[in-house]
Amino acid sequence: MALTLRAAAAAAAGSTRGLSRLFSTSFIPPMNSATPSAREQAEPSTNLFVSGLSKRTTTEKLHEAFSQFGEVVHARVVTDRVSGYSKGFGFVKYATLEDAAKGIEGMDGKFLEGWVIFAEYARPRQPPPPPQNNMASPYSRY
DNA sequence: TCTGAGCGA
Repeated sequence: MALTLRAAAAAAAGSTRGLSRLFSTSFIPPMNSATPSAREQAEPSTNLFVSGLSKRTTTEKLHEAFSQFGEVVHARVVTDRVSGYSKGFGFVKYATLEDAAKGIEGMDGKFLEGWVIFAEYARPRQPPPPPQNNMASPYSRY
């Protein structure tokens, strides 16, 4: 099965959670319960970050796949603005937190368009940039 | 048209 091999490769490359178990032989990290600045999973929200998508997976396909587990309010595959091609990840917004949880349970690690995808809570988006508009031009006042 | 481990116009 070529599909299985590719899936295993994708899973090995992508699942940091699973690999950490393999590497922890007898070594106990200093931070046992609290990881201050580590990349931990974002807190539950209705918004999901979906990665591992096929480059050919479209927004509607993403919407369709995640709709099986709850009411999808919004879905988007992130594409490059200049080329228009998928960046291989996207976002799915559910109506409720429960649906979002079910969506993760139902789709994380599953196949979509031949690729193993990963679904997790999306981080809150990047804070809006400060306005910084120059209302004072050299000629504005005199 | 393509990229691959990534958080969006």
